[in-house]
Amino acid sequence: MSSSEAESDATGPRARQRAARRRQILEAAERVFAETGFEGASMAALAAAAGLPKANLHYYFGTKEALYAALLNDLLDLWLSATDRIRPESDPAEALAAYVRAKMAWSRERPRASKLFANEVLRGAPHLAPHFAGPLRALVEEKSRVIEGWIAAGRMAPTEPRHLFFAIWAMTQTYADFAPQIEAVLDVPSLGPREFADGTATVLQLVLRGCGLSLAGGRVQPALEAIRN
Amino acid sequence: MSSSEAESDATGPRARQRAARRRQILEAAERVFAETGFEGASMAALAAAAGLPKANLHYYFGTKEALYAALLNDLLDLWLSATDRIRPESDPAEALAAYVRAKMAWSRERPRASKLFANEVLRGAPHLAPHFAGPLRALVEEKSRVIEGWIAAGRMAPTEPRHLFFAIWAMTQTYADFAPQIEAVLDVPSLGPREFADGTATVLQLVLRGCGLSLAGGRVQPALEAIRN
DNA sequence: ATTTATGCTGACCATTTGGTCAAGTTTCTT
DNA sequence: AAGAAACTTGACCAAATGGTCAGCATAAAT
Repeated sequence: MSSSEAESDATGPRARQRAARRRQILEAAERVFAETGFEGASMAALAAAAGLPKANLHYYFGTKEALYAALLNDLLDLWLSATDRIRPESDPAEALAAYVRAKMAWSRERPRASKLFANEVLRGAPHLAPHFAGPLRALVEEKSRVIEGWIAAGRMAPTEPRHLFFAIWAMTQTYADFAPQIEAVLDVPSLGPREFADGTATVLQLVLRGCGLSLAGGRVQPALEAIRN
Repeated sequence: MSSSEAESDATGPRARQRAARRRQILEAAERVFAETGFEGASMAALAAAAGLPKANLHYYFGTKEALYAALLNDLLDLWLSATDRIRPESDPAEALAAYVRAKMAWSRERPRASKLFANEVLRGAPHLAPHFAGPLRALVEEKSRVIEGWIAAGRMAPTEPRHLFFAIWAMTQTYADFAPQIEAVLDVPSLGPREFADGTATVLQLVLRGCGLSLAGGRVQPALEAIRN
Protein backbone atom coordinates (compact mmCIF):
# COMPACT_ATOMS: atom_id res chain seq x y z
CA MET A 1 0.00 0.00 0.00
CA SER A 2 2.68 2.47 1.06
CA SER A 3 4.52 2.15 -2.23
CA SER A 4 1.46 2.17 -4.49
CA GLU A 5 0.18 5.54 -3.44
CA ALA A 6 -0.07 6.53 -7.13
CA GLU A 7 -3.82 7.02 -6.90
CA SER A 8 -4.83 8.56 -10.24
CA ASP A 9 -5.76 11.91 -8.76
CA ALA A 10 -3.41 12.01 -5.85
CA THR A 11 -2.29 15.61 -6.04
CA GLY A 12 1.39 14.91 -5.64
CA PRO A 13 3.88 17.39 -7.02
CA ARG A 14 4.30 15.03 -9.94
CA ALA A 15 0.64 14.87 -10.92
CA ARG A 16 0.34 18.57 -10.42
CA GLN A 17 3.09 19.34 -12.86
CA ARG A 18 1.66 16.88 -15.31
CA ALA A 19 -1.74 18.55 -15.14
CA ALA A 20 -0.18 21.97 -15.59
CA ARG A 21 1.60 20.87 -18.77
CA ARG A 22 -1.61 19.39 -20.10
CA ARG A 23 -3.43 22.64 -19.48
CA GLN A 24 -0.62 24.60 -21.12
CA ILE A 25 -0.91 22.47 -24.24
CA LEU A 26 -4.71 22.51 -24.29
CA GLU A 27 -4.83 26.27 -23.87
CA ALA A 28 -2.53 26.79 -26.83
CA ALA A 29 -4.36 24.17 -28.86
CA GLU A 30 -7.69 25.92 -28.29
CA ARG A 31 -6.27 29.07 -29.82
CA VAL A 32 -4.78 27.35 -32.84
CA PHE A 33 -7.64 24.94 -33.55
CA ALA A 34 -10.21 27.71 -33.19
CA GLU A 35 -8.38 29.94 -35.65
CA THR A 36 -7.54 27.37 -38.30
CA GLY A 37 -9.74 24.33 -37.76
CA PHE A 38 -8.59 20.77 -37.22
CA GLU A 39 -6.96 20.18 -40.59
CA GLY A 40 -5.56 23.68 -40.74
CA ALA A 41 -3.66 23.30 -37.49
CA SER A 42 -0.34 21.48 -37.91
CA MET A 43 1.38 19.75 -35.02
CA ALA A 44 4.29 22.13 -35.64
CA ALA A 45 2.00 25.14 -35.22
CA LEU A 46 0.40 23.65 -32.11
CA ALA A 47 3.82 22.99 -30.61
CA ALA A 48 5.04 26.49 -31.40
CA ALA A 49 1.93 28.00 -29.81
CA ALA A 50 2.52 25.97 -26.67
CA GLY A 51 6.22 26.81 -26.65
CA LEU A 52 7.16 23.14 -26.55
CA PRO A 53 8.78 20.68 -28.92
CA LYS A 54 6.44 18.75 -31.12
CA ALA A 55 7.41 15.41 -29.63
CA ASN A 56 6.32 16.66 -26.25
CA LEU A 57 2.74 17.10 -27.38
CA HIS A 58 2.82 13.56 -28.70
CA TYR A 59 4.13 12.40 -25.35
CA TYR A 60 1.11 13.87 -23.56
CA PHE A 61 -1.67 13.24 -26.05
CA GLY A 62 -0.44 10.60 -28.45
CA THR A 63 -2.05 11.86 -31.62
CA LYS A 64 -3.42 15.11 -32.99
CA GLU A 65 -6.87 13.53 -33.01
CA ALA A 66 -6.59 12.66 -29.31
CA LEU A 67 -5.48 16.18 -28.42
CA TYR A 68 -8.41 17.58 -30.36
CA ALA A 69 -10.84 15.16 -28.74
CA ALA A 70 -9.55 16.04 -25.25
CA LEU A 71 -10.12 19.70 -26.04
CA LEU A 72 -13.68 19.15 -27.25
CA ASN A 73 -14.45 17.08 -24.22
CA ASP A 74 -13.62 19.96 -21.93
CA LEU A 75 -16.15 22.15 -23.73
CA LEU A 76 -19.12 19.86 -23.36
CA ASP A 77 -19.67 20.75 -19.74
CA LEU A 78 -19.73 24.43 -20.63
CA TRP A 79 -22.44 23.71 -23.15
CA LEU A 80 -24.76 21.96 -20.78
CA SER A 81 -24.44 24.51 -18.02
CA ALA A 82 -26.47 27.71 -17.77
CA THR A 83 -29.84 26.05 -18.08
CA ASP A 84 -30.19 25.79 -14.31
CA ARG A 85 -32.68 28.59 -14.07
CA ILE A 86 -35.12 26.92 -16.44
CA ARG A 87 -37.27 25.13 -13.86
CA PRO A 88 -41.03 24.73 -13.56
CA GLU A 89 -41.34 27.13 -10.67
CA SER A 90 -39.17 29.82 -12.29
CA ASP A 91 -40.53 32.98 -13.83
CA PRO A 92 -40.35 32.30 -17.59
CA ALA A 93 -39.11 35.78 -18.47
CA GLU A 94 -36.42 35.76 -15.83
CA ALA A 95 -35.32 32.24 -16.63
CA LEU A 96 -35.04 32.79 -20.37
CA ALA A 97 -33.36 36.16 -19.86
CA ALA A 98 -30.80 34.61 -17.55
CA TYR A 99 -30.12 31.89 -20.11
CA VAL A 100 -29.66 34.39 -22.94
CA ARG A 101 -27.36 36.53 -20.82
CA ALA A 102 -25.29 33.52 -19.81
CA LYS A 103 -24.93 32.45 -23.42
CA MET A 104 -23.96 35.94 -24.50
CA ALA A 105 -21.40 36.14 -21.72
CA TRP A 106 -19.98 32.85 -22.84
CA SER A 107 -19.66 34.16 -26.41
CA ARG A 108 -17.80 37.13 -25.11
CA GLU A 109 -15.52 35.38 -22.67
CA ARG A 110 -14.85 32.15 -24.52
CA PRO A 111 -15.17 33.00 -28.21
CA ARG A 112 -12.48 30.49 -29.15
CA ALA A 113 -14.35 27.68 -27.47
CA SER A 114 -17.45 28.63 -29.43
CA LYS A 115 -15.52 28.69 -32.69
CA LEU A 116 -13.94 25.35 -31.97
CA PHE A 117 -17.37 23.94 -31.38
CA ALA A 118 -18.76 25.51 -34.55
CA ASN A 119 -15.86 24.17 -36.58
CA GLU A 120 -16.55 20.68 -35.34
CA VAL A 121 -20.27 20.83 -36.10
CA LEU A 122 -19.55 22.14 -39.59
CA ARG A 123 -17.36 19.12 -40.16
CA GLY A 124 -20.32 16.91 -39.36
CA ALA A 125 -19.70 16.71 -35.62
CA PRO A 126 -18.12 13.24 -35.66
CA HIS A 127 -16.74 13.67 -32.15
CA LEU A 128 -19.87 15.26 -30.74
CA ALA A 129 -22.50 12.92 -32.15
CA PRO A 130 -22.64 10.75 -29.01
CA HIS A 131 -22.92 13.80 -26.80
CA PHE A 132 -25.63 15.31 -29.00
CA ALA A 133 -27.73 12.17 -29.06
CA GLY A 134 -27.15 11.56 -25.35
CA PRO A 135 -26.75 14.23 -22.69
CA LEU A 136 -27.65 17.19 -24.90
CA ARG A 137 -30.83 15.66 -26.23
CA ALA A 138 -31.81 14.58 -22.74
CA LEU A 139 -31.25 18.07 -21.38
CA VAL A 140 -33.20 19.71 -24.18
CA GLU A 141 -36.05 17.26 -23.70
CA GLU A 142 -36.18 18.00 -20.01
CA LYS A 143 -36.10 21.76 -20.41
CA SER A 144 -38.57 21.60 -23.29
CA ARG A 145 -41.06 19.91 -21.00
CA VAL A 146 -40.61 22.74 -18.52
CA ILE A 147 -41.34 25.27 -21.23
CA GLU A 148 -44.32 23.29 -22.44
CA GLY A 149 -45.55 23.40 -18.87
CA TRP A 150 -45.26 27.19 -18.84
CA ILE A 151 -47.17 27.34 -22.11
CA ALA A 152 -49.88 25.03 -20.90
CA ALA A 153 -50.25 27.20 -17.79
CA GLY A 154 -50.67 30.25 -20.02
CA ARG A 155 -47.50 31.80 -18.67
CA MET A 156 -46.00 32.34 -22.15
CA ALA A 157 -47.06 32.23 -25.79
CA PRO A 158 -47.14 28.85 -27.58
CA THR A 159 -43.69 28.19 -28.96
CA GLU A 160 -41.84 25.10 -30.19
CA PRO A 161 -39.40 24.79 -27.29
CA ARG A 162 -36.70 22.87 -29.17
CA HIS A 163 -36.62 25.38 -31.97
CA LEU A 164 -36.59 28.15 -29.41
CA PHE A 165 -33.37 26.65 -28.08
CA PHE A 166 -31.90 26.45 -31.58
CA ALA A 167 -32.76 30.12 -32.08
CA ILE A 168 -31.19 31.19 -28.80
CA TRP A 169 -28.05 29.18 -29.44
CA ALA A 170 -27.74 30.63 -32.93
CA MET A 171 -28.34 34.26 -31.97
CA THR A 172 -25.93 34.23 -29.07
CA GLN A 173 -23.13 32.17 -30.58
CA THR A 174 -23.10 34.28 -33.71
CA TYR A 175 -21.40 37.00 -31.67
CA ALA A 176 -18.43 34.67 -31.29
CA ASP A 177 -18.49 32.60 -34.48
CA PHE A 178 -19.35 35.36 -36.94
CA ALA A 179 -17.54 38.17 -35.17
CA PRO A 180 -15.58 39.21 -38.28
CA GLN A 181 -18.81 39.81 -40.17
CA ILE A 182 -20.45 41.72 -37.32
CA GLU A 183 -17.35 43.84 -36.81
CA ALA A 184 -17.25 44.73 -40.49
CA VAL A 185 -20.92 45.66 -40.66
CA LEU A 186 -20.75 47.72 -37.47
CA ASP A 187 -17.45 49.22 -38.60
CA VAL A 188 -15.65 48.51 -35.36
CA PRO A 189 -12.24 46.85 -34.96
CA SER A 190 -13.53 44.39 -32.38
CA LEU A 191 -16.68 43.66 -30.42
CA GLY A 192 -16.63 45.54 -27.13
CA PRO A 193 -19.06 46.14 -24.26
CA ARG A 194 -21.18 48.43 -26.39
CA GLU A 195 -21.71 45.86 -29.13
CA PHE A 196 -22.44 43.09 -26.66
CA ALA A 197 -24.88 45.27 -24.77
CA ASP A 198 -26.76 46.11 -27.96
CA GLY A 199 -26.66 42.49 -29.08
CA THR A 200 -27.91 41.21 -25.75
CA ALA A 201 -30.71 43.76 -25.72
CA THR A 202 -31.82 42.77 -29.21
CA VAL A 203 -31.71 39.05 -28.51
CA LEU A 204 -33.57 39.54 -25.24
CA GLN A 205 -36.21 41.59 -27.01
CA LEU A 206 -36.75 38.99 -29.71
CA VAL A 207 -36.88 36.09 -27.27
CA LEU A 208 -38.99 37.70 -24.59
CA ARG A 209 -41.44 39.65 -26.73
CA GLY A 210 -41.40 36.77 -29.18
CA CYS A 211 -42.61 34.50 -26.42
CA GLY A 212 -45.10 37.06 -25.18
CA LEU A 213 -43.07 37.88 -22.11
CA SER A 214 -41.57 40.95 -20.49
CA LEU A 215 -39.24 41.42 -17.59
CA ALA A 216 -40.50 42.78 -14.28
CA GLY A 217 -41.33 46.44 -14.70
CA GLY A 218 -42.19 45.90 -18.31
CA ARG A 219 -38.74 46.98 -19.39
CA VAL A 220 -37.45 44.64 -22.03
CA GLN A 221 -34.03 46.20 -22.19
CA PRO A 222 -33.31 47.10 -18.60
CA ALA A 223 -29.57 47.66 -18.91
CA LEU A 224 -29.50 49.26 -22.30
CA GLU A 225 -30.08 52.94 -21.66
CA ALA A 226 -27.87 52.84 -18.62
CA ILE A 227 -24.98 51.63 -20.71
CA ARG A 228 -25.59 53.95 -23.62
CA ASN A 229 -25.56 57.18 -21.62
CA MET B 1 -12.78 41.59 -86.73
CA SER B 2 -13.86 38.36 -88.29
CA SER B 3 -10.90 36.51 -86.85
CA SER B 4 -11.05 38.03 -83.37
CA GLU B 5 -14.55 36.91 -82.60
CA ALA B 6 -13.30 35.54 -79.28
CA GLU B 7 -15.29 38.09 -77.30
CA SER B 8 -15.04 37.01 -73.69
CA ASP B 9 -18.68 35.99 -73.45
CA ALA B 10 -19.30 35.05 -77.04
CA THR B 11 -21.27 31.89 -76.51
CA GLY B 12 -19.38 29.85 -79.05
CA PRO B 13 -19.28 26.09 -78.60
CA ARG B 14 -15.78 26.57 -77.23
CA ALA B 15 -16.71 29.04 -74.53
CA ARG B 16 -19.74 26.99 -73.67
CA GLN B 17 -17.73 23.87 -73.02
CA ARG B 18 -15.22 25.86 -71.05
CA ALA B 19 -17.97 27.27 -68.86
CA ALA B 20 -19.46 23.82 -68.37
CA ARG B 21 -16.14 22.43 -67.16
CA ARG B 22 -15.73 25.31 -64.77
CA ARG B 23 -19.18 24.69 -63.36
CA GLN B 24 -18.46 20.98 -63.07
CA ILE B 25 -15.35 21.71 -61.05
CA LEU B 26 -17.00 24.40 -58.92
CA GLU B 27 -19.96 22.20 -58.14
CA ALA B 28 -17.73 19.40 -56.92
CA ALA B 29 -15.53 21.86 -55.03
CA GLU B 30 -18.53 23.28 -53.19
CA ARG B 31 -19.33 19.82 -51.90
CA VAL B 32 -15.81 19.02 -50.79
CA PHE B 33 -14.93 22.41 -49.33
CA ALA B 34 -18.22 22.59 -47.44
CA GLU B 35 -17.70 19.18 -45.89
CA THR B 36 -14.03 19.49 -44.96
CA GLY B 37 -13.09 23.16 -45.03
CA PHE B 38 -10.34 24.76 -47.05
CA GLU B 39 -7.37 23.03 -45.45
CA GLY B 40 -9.19 19.74 -45.15
CA ALA B 41 -9.88 19.52 -48.86
CA SER B 42 -6.94 18.21 -50.84
CA MET B 43 -6.54 18.87 -54.54
CA ALA B 44 -6.63 15.11 -54.99
CA ALA B 45 -10.01 14.92 -53.26
CA LEU B 46 -11.34 17.86 -55.24
CA ALA B 47 -10.20 16.24 -58.47
CA ALA B 48 -11.74 12.92 -57.54
CA ALA B 49 -15.05 14.60 -56.70
CA ALA B 50 -15.06 16.36 -60.06
CA GLY B 51 -14.06 13.17 -61.87
CA LEU B 52 -11.08 14.87 -63.47
CA PRO B 53 -7.33 14.64 -63.15
CA LYS B 54 -5.74 16.95 -60.67
CA ALA B 55 -3.74 18.81 -63.30
CA ASN B 56 -6.97 19.73 -65.05
CA LEU B 57 -8.21 21.70 -62.06
CA HIS B 58 -4.93 23.56 -62.01
CA TYR B 59 -5.35 24.33 -65.70
CA TYR B 60 -8.70 26.00 -65.06
CA PHE B 61 -8.10 27.70 -61.74
CA GLY B 62 -4.35 27.87 -61.25
CA THR B 63 -4.21 27.32 -57.50
CA LYS B 64 -6.38 25.85 -54.78
CA GLU B 65 -6.72 29.33 -53.32
CA ALA B 66 -8.01 30.69 -56.62
CA LEU B 67 -10.54 27.90 -56.97
CA TYR B 68 -11.73 28.57 -53.45
CA ALA B 69 -11.93 32.30 -54.08
CA ALA B 70 -13.90 31.77 -57.28
CA LEU B 71 -16.35 29.64 -55.35
CA LEU B 72 -16.82 32.19 -52.59
CA ASN B 73 -17.31 34.91 -55.13
CA ASP B 74 -20.28 33.10 -56.60
CA LEU B 75 -21.94 33.05 -53.19
CA LEU B 76 -21.75 36.75 -52.50
CA ASP B 77 -24.61 37.57 -54.83
CA LEU B 78 -26.78 35.03 -53.08
CA TRP B 79 -26.06 36.75 -49.80
CA LEU B 80 -27.07 40.20 -50.89
CA SER B 81 -30.29 39.10 -52.56
CA ALA B 82 -33.59 38.60 -50.76
CA THR B 83 -33.65 42.01 -49.12
CA ASP B 84 -35.67 43.47 -52.00
CA ARG B 85 -38.90 43.55 -50.06
CA ILE B 86 -37.44 45.72 -47.31
CA ARG B 87 -38.47 49.11 -48.65
CA PRO B 88 -39.95 52.18 -46.95
CA GLU B 89 -43.38 51.65 -48.43
CA SER B 90 -43.51 47.93 -47.58
CA ASP B 91 -45.53 46.50 -44.74
CA PRO B 92 -42.91 45.75 -42.05
CA ALA B 93 -44.40 42.42 -41.07
CA GLU B 94 -44.69 41.20 -44.64
CA ALA B 95 -41.24 42.43 -45.58
CA LEU B 96 -39.49 40.86 -42.61
CA ALA B 97 -41.48 37.64 -43.01
CA ALA B 98 -40.51 37.41 -46.67
CA TYR B 99 -36.88 37.93 -45.76
CA VAL B 100 -36.94 35.25 -43.08
CA ARG B 101 -38.66 32.81 -45.43
CA ALA B 102 -36.15 33.51 -48.20
CA LYS B 103 -33.26 32.93 -45.82
CA MET B 104 -34.79 29.71 -44.54
CA ALA B 105 -35.35 28.49 -48.07
CA TRP B 106 -31.76 29.25 -48.86
CA SER B 107 -30.61 27.21 -45.85
CA ARG B 108 -32.69 24.35 -47.07
CA GLU B 109 -31.76 24.47 -50.74
CA ARG B 110 -28.14 25.53 -50.54
CA PRO B 111 -26.88 24.19 -47.22
CA ARG B 112 -23.42 23.59 -48.62
CA ALA B 113 -23.10 27.19 -49.71
CA SER B 114 -24.04 28.28 -46.22
CA LYS B 115 -21.48 25.95 -44.66
CA LEU B 116 -18.78 27.15 -47.02
CA PHE B 117 -19.58 30.67 -45.99
CA ALA B 118 -19.55 29.80 -42.29
CA ASN B 119 -16.24 28.00 -42.65
CA GLU B 120 -14.71 31.06 -44.20
CA VAL B 121 -15.98 33.44 -41.54
CA LEU B 122 -14.72 31.12 -38.82
CA ARG B 123 -11.28 31.32 -40.40
CA GLY B 124 -11.41 35.08 -40.00
CA ALA B 125 -13.03 35.77 -43.37
CA PRO B 126 -9.84 36.85 -45.15
CA HIS B 127 -11.47 36.53 -48.56
CA LEU B 128 -14.72 38.17 -47.52
CA ALA B 129 -13.38 41.16 -45.63
CA PRO B 130 -13.59 43.50 -48.64
CA HIS B 131 -17.12 42.38 -49.37
CA PHE B 132 -18.17 42.76 -45.74
CA ALA B 133 -16.77 46.25 -45.43
CA GLY B 134 -18.11 47.26 -48.84
CA PRO B 135 -21.31 46.00 -50.43
CA LEU B 136 -22.62 44.16 -47.37
CA ARG B 137 -22.14 47.05 -45.00
CA ALA B 138 -23.69 49.42 -47.54
CA LEU B 139 -26.70 47.17 -47.95
CA VAL B 140 -27.20 46.77 -44.22
CA GLU B 141 -26.91 50.51 -43.70
CA GLU B 142 -29.49 51.16 -46.36
CA LYS B 143 -31.95 48.61 -45.05
CA SER B 144 -31.32 49.69 -41.47
CA ARG B 145 -32.43 53.18 -42.38
CA VAL B 146 -35.62 51.74 -43.80
CA ILE B 147 -36.27 49.91 -40.56
CA GLU B 148 -35.45 53.00 -38.52
CA GLY B 149 -38.02 54.80 -40.64
CA TRP B 150 -40.62 52.19 -39.79
CA ILE B 151 -39.79 52.56 -36.12
CA ALA B 152 -39.92 56.34 -36.22
CA ALA B 153 -43.33 56.08 -37.88
CA GLY B 154 -44.50 53.83 -35.06
CA ARG B 155 -44.99 50.92 -37.41
CA MET B 156 -42.86 48.55 -35.35
CA ALA B 157 -41.24 48.37 -31.93
CA PRO B 158 -37.87 50.08 -31.40
CA THR B 159 -35.14 47.62 -32.36
CA GLU B 160 -31.48 47.93 -33.23
CA PRO B 161 -31.78 47.15 -36.96
CA ARG B 162 -28.22 45.90 -37.50
CA HIS B 163 -28.47 43.49 -34.62
CA LEU B 164 -31.86 42.42 -35.91
CA PHE B 165 -30.14 41.40 -39.13
CA PHE B 166 -27.46 39.51 -37.21
CA ALA B 167 -30.20 37.66 -35.35
CA ILE B 168 -32.09 36.75 -38.51
CA TRP B 169 -28.94 35.58 -40.26
CA ALA B 170 -27.96 33.47 -37.27
CA MET B 171 -31.35 31.87 -36.68
CA THR B 172 -31.88 30.95 -40.31
CA GLN B 173 -28.38 29.82 -41.21
CA THR B 174 -28.19 27.60 -38.17
CA TYR B 175 -30.54 25.19 -39.96
CA ALA B 176 -27.79 24.65 -42.53
CA ASP B 177 -24.58 25.12 -40.55
CA PHE B 178 -25.60 23.31 -37.36
CA ALA B 179 -27.81 20.70 -38.98
CA PRO B 180 -26.02 17.77 -37.28
CA GLN B 181 -26.81 19.19 -33.87
CA ILE B 182 -30.44 19.96 -34.72
CA GLU B 183 -30.93 16.52 -36.22
CA ALA B 184 -29.52 14.88 -33.13
CA VAL B 185 -31.67 16.88 -30.71
CA LEU B 186 -34.82 16.32 -32.76
CA ASP B 187 -33.88 12.68 -33.26
CA VAL B 188 -34.38 12.72 -37.02
CA PRO B 189 -31.94 11.43 -39.65
CA SER B 190 -32.14 14.62 -41.67
CA LEU B 191 -34.01 17.91 -41.70
CA GLY B 192 -37.15 17.58 -43.80
CA PRO B 193 -40.18 19.75 -44.58
CA ARG B 194 -41.56 19.26 -41.10
CA GLU B 195 -38.45 20.50 -39.37
CA PHE B 196 -38.10 23.47 -41.68
CA ALA B 197 -41.76 24.37 -41.23
CA ASP B 198 -41.42 24.31 -37.45
CA GLY B 199 -38.16 26.22 -37.63
CA THR B 200 -39.57 28.86 -39.93
CA ALA B 201 -42.63 29.27 -37.72
CA THR B 202 -40.50 29.74 -34.63
CA VAL B 203 -38.12 32.21 -36.27
CA LEU B 204 -41.07 34.15 -37.69
CA GLN B 205 -42.69 34.26 -34.30
CA LEU B 206 -39.58 35.58 -32.58
CA VAL B 207 -38.87 38.17 -35.24
CA LEU B 208 -42.43 39.42 -35.76
CA ARG B 209 -43.69 39.36 -32.20
CA GLY B 210 -40.25 40.47 -31.09
CA CYS B 211 -40.64 43.55 -33.25
CA GLY B 212 -44.22 44.09 -32.15
CA LEU B 213 -45.63 42.94 -35.46
CA SER B 214 -48.07 40.37 -36.69
CA LEU B 215 -49.01 39.19 -40.14
CA ALA B 216 -52.31 40.15 -41.70
CA GLY B 217 -55.12 38.35 -39.90
CA GLY B 218 -53.11 38.29 -36.71
CA ARG B 219 -51.85 34.82 -37.46
CA VAL B 220 -48.17 34.64 -36.73
CA GLN B 221 -47.77 31.14 -38.11
CA PRO B 222 -50.03 31.12 -41.14
CA ALA B 223 -48.67 28.05 -42.87
CA LEU B 224 -47.97 25.96 -39.83
CA GLU B 225 -51.23 24.20 -39.10
CA ALA B 226 -51.83 23.61 -42.78
CA ILE B 227 -48.55 21.75 -43.05
CA ARG B 228 -48.95 19.81 -39.85
CA ASN B 229 -52.33 18.31 -40.64
C1' DA C 1 24.45 5.86 -4.03
C1' DT C 2 21.92 3.23 -7.13
C1' DT C 3 18.08 1.86 -9.31
C1' DT C 4 13.71 2.87 -11.41
C1' DA C 5 10.00 5.37 -13.30
C1' DT C 6 8.82 9.37 -15.54
C1' DG C 7 9.56 13.34 -18.48
C1' DC C 8 11.77 15.40 -22.53
C1' DT C 9 13.53 16.05 -27.28
C1' DG C 10 16.49 16.08 -31.68
C1' DA C 11 16.76 13.45 -35.50
C1' DC C 12 14.49 10.73 -38.48
C1' DC C 13 10.74 8.50 -41.59
C1' DA C 14 6.98 7.34 -44.80
C1' DT C 15 3.31 9.66 -46.81
C1' DT C 16 0.79 13.41 -48.55
C1' DT C 17 0.61 18.01 -49.96
C1' DG C 18 0.04 21.83 -53.71
C1' DG C 19 1.95 22.69 -57.80
C1' DT C 20 4.69 22.10 -62.44
C1' DC C 21 5.72 20.56 -66.98
C1' DA C 22 6.53 18.35 -71.27
C1' DA C 23 4.30 15.71 -74.36
C1' DG C 24 0.30 14.66 -76.11
C1' DT C 25 -4.83 15.22 -78.11
C1' DT C 26 -8.56 17.77 -79.78
C1' DT C 27 -10.78 21.71 -81.93
C1' DC C 28 -10.80 25.81 -84.55
C1' DT C 29 -9.12 28.84 -88.28
C1' DT C 30 -7.25 29.59 -92.69
C1' DA D 1 -4.57 19.98 -95.45
C1' DA D 2 -1.82 22.49 -92.42
C1' DG D 3 -0.98 25.17 -88.68
C1' DA D 4 -2.33 27.42 -84.48
C1' DA D 5 -4.65 27.62 -80.37
C1' DA D 6 -6.79 25.58 -76.62
C1' DC D 7 -7.25 21.61 -73.78
C1' DT D 8 -5.73 17.26 -71.27
C1' DT D 9 -2.88 14.44 -68.32
C1' DG D 10 0.75 11.10 -66.41
C1' DA D 11 4.88 11.71 -64.27
C1' DC D 12 7.39 14.28 -61.40
C1' DC D 13 9.10 17.54 -57.46
C1' DA D 14 10.26 20.11 -53.26
C1' DA D 15 8.11 21.01 -49.07
C1' DA D 16 5.29 19.93 -45.31
C1' DT D 17 2.72 16.61 -42.65
C1' DG D 18 1.72 13.38 -38.54
C1' DG D 19 4.10 10.29 -36.11
C1' DT D 20 8.20 7.40 -34.05
C1' DC D 21 12.10 6.36 -31.33
C1' DA D 22 16.49 6.00 -29.13
C1' DG D 23 18.88 8.38 -25.97
C1' DC D 24 19.25 11.73 -22.44
C1' DA D 25 17.69 14.39 -18.14
C1' DT D 26 15.39 14.58 -13.89
C1' DA D 27 13.25 13.24 -9.86
C1' DA D 28 11.48 9.27 -6.57
C1' DA D 29 12.04 5.31 -4.19
C1' DT D 30 15.17 1.95 -2.18
